[in-house]
Amino acid sequence: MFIALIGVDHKTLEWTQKYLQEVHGFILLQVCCDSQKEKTANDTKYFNSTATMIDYATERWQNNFVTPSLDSSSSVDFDLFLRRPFTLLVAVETTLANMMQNMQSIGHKNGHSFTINQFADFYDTTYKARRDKISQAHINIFNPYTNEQDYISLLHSVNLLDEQRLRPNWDTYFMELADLASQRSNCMKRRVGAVLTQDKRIVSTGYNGTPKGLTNCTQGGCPRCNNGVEQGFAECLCLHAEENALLEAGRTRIGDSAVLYCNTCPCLGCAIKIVQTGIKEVVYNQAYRVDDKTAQLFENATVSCFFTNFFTLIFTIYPLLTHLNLKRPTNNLMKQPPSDKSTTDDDSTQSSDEHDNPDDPDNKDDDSEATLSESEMVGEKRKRRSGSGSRSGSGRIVEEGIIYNHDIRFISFSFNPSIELVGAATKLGLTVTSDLTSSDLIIYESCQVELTQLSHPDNSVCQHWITDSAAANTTLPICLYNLNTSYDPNAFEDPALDIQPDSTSKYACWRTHPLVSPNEELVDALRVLKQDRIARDEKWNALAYTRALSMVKSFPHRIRSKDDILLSVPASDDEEDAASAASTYKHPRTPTKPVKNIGDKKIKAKIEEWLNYGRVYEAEKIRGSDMHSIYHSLYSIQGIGPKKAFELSRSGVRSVDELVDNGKITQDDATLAQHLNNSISRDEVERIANYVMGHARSLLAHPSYAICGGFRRAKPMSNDIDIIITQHGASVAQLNHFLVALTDSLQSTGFLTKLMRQVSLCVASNRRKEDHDYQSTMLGVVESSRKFGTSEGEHPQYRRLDVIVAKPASFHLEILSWTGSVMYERDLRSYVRRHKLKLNASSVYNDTTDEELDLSLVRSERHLLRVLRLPWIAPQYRNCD
DNA sequence: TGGCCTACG
DNA sequence: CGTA
DNA sequence: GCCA
Repeated sequence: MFIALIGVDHKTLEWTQKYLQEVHGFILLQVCCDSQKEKTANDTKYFNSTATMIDYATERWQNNFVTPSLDSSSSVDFDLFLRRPFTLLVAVETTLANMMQNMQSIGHKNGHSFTINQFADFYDTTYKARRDKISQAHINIFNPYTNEQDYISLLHSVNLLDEQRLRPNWDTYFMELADLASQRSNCMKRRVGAVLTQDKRIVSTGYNGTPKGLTNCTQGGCPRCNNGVEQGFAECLCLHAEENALLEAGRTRIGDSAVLYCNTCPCLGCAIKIVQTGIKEVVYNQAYRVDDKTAQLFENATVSCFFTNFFTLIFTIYPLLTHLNLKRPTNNLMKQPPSDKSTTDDDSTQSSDEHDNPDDPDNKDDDSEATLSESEMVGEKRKRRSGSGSRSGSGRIVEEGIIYNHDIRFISFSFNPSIELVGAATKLGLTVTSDLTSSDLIIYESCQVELTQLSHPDNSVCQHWITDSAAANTTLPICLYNLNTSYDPNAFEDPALDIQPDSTSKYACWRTHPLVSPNEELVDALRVLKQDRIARDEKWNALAYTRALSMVKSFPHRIRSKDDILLSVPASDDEEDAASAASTYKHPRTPTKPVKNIGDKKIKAKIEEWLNYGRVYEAEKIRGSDMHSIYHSLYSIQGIGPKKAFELSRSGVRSVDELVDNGKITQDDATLAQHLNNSISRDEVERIANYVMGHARSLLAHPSYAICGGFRRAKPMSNDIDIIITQHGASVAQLNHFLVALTDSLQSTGFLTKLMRQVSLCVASNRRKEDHDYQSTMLGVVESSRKFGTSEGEHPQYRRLDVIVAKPASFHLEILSWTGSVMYERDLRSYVRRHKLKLNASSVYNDTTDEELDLSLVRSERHLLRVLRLPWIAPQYRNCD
């Protein structure tokens, strides 16, 4: 792949280029004259002209290259670049404010500053020069952030290495042809196109309009369409695109595996004809009013019907959903006037309590008296109760129950953020409101959206609902918030009250760990060493590497010298400060505390080696060894852990196939392992979860749920689907019954194909004899198919599905536990243990008395962490492993 | 020199 | 010991 | 392997 970057903002360009080089190993190619070459001495290749650069990359097309030099190329060279089949043109942009600031900072270095007018001139000229090129970009990335880490996470989720962009798959190919056909439409109402295929060959195409020989609809040929009113369907003279494609093909040319591609969902009339002509599959990419009826008809007639436009729609709708500097509507909505004195009194005690953040966690190491006593918990509880329903300060509009009774949906977007929200929302027929209780969609500044389903008629929860509503022009109330990230609308607590993360803590649960570290290669090397230690059965050695790895991962900047990592960065809450540290940390800084979990001997030496030579010799050696790769392929099989994988690979087993041949495992096991190794797109995770919740809703009145695991940590691809379900007010017996029924229901449709574990809700507790632990998990394998958006093609894919049914009081704790990552969870428990509490996925105990703490008044994960005196780290910053 | 997360099957 |  |  050969990526060319174009854009005006040098910082965004630089971050993108660095990301490709450092995270994905792209080689930098540049065009420049000889005099400029000296300045860098790394792997960069220089060329005298764009043409020679393109030739160079063409000869080495299997490698990955990136160049920022294309926006100064001639149009001939530019076209040459685009003509190659392995090239991708990526345009990156940022906000005007960012751009100005970045220019100012350069200006300052050179001793002059810009006026607004000078900036405008600069922008106009540079943008004008690039405009034509930008318009041809395959991907436009908009960077709203001032912070490199956030931008890198965004880049990561765009998945620039996706081969699909270089060469469309069949669906995309035919769909684009259908779109092209729609351009020939002559109907006043809507441009629709269709392509009929058989065995990947086009049989016919069609677009909508009046029949041959009649005046075109666009010339007034159809009175109904020209009337402007959505009525008189029966008087319409226009043929639909689908009809035209069918008529053009004729009954005899339609085989028994024909696929019809339509750029709009077929209407009921067309659907009838589609069924009658024997078409087996319909693929469409724009929702239409009659989707439900059409879907029903197709289902009855066993015609498969797929909606493919998920990502495109999200990409178009996304700009209006995110990242505005909108203030949280505290003033008019959240802050109700104190209605009575008791409320005010309560608030004052409350806030003084909650402002009381704990000391630096490391200082507490010396202070064994510091515990989270149960009396504190009870105190918390009492206050909540006394202030019930009308606390002021923060979060009183959304009290327990209002949203809790409905489906909670967590969607993490990290795509192109917005330029203008309100205007675009209006264009799509969406209403922007500040009334939470009447809204269906809550938008957070940090690119996260939640559907609360307060008024959606069929009570289904999925992103398609937003997009379909937009396409059907129905009104969709939106509520805007400026919170940081949260999955839970209940969590409208004041972020200012949160305990702040501390990047110097030895506990992973106190630090932030982005999806992709600026030091990803070092992290990877440490991962290899960790895996090697596990394989060698050196458990504690492996743990040390895991800890060191997460420490490096939480390090906010690119490590360039040993001073960077061996002297910790002074903790700073100030974003600006943290960002500017990136440029200043080269200079000697005041030594603060040494970085934890990186000892004086071994791991420090590895890191220094990496700094000096750009690699860790031992890691390279392990990576290159046969044992290593064989071990990994064996390890990937269910039931084969580190021990067995090590033993087998040592006893001379070379591959998984060999195990099958020896009869040690069945072919089915091997296939399953292969399937489970494939990662799952966010789209598919959501569709599967939505399907499961469809079943859940037929068994429970108002289930609440959250998708956790890697998905919640904003990973672009997941390994499995983790769904936590509860129902407000449900008894343990009801929930127990529910899980059994849900399992049956999923099995009866053939979706759930294998059950690996089902735990009853009432497990005899080993801590208290006569009472029970309340938790229930169903671990299984489901068969995902194209309708769920599998990316592996036509064949069904097995996916791991974990359904966890939580008792309402443990809901947030279960979510916290099932979100991970492993290191985060480990240190979470480690930390509370040191404070005389014991924590598992469903409950918190007093470690000495074994008494369970009552969490029934905990309103959110955020709240829970505050109760535990821990900082709330946004899920996308919990990627510690 | 002892501890390193916790639970289930 | 394997898995979440 | 690292920490207390």
